[in-house]
Amino acid sequence: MAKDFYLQVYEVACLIPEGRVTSYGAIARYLGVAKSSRLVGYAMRQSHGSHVPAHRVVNRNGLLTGRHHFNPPEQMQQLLVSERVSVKENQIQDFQRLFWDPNLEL
DNA sequence: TCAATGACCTGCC
DNA sequence: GGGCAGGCCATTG
Repeated sequence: MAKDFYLQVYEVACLIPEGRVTSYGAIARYLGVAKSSRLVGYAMRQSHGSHVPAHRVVNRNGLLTGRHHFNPPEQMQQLLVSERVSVKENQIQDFQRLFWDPNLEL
């Protein structure tokens, strides 16, 4: 069981500052499994049940690919907007500026 | 136990 | 510079 992996993902996701976003690849790289970026997304799906700010985690293009997994799907965008994060068409504006790299900040 | 899937990323054409 | 295909690892059926 790689539950530790999930916990690590939750930990990093929980460390994401408000008004900031990151990508699956960044988290995966921080955990040392850059090739398993998909697993991060997979873990995020499970993190839905926990109090993890999954809405701050998006793909490398700054696109809210997993918004459909929220309930309702608009919740993700709403949450980001509530944190002063500009979101247009499921796409984060100034993603590069709001990008939060755990390898860089931590 | 084996096989298929998945909120992705990197590399090559 | 843009588009396509492959790969990686854990979870679920």
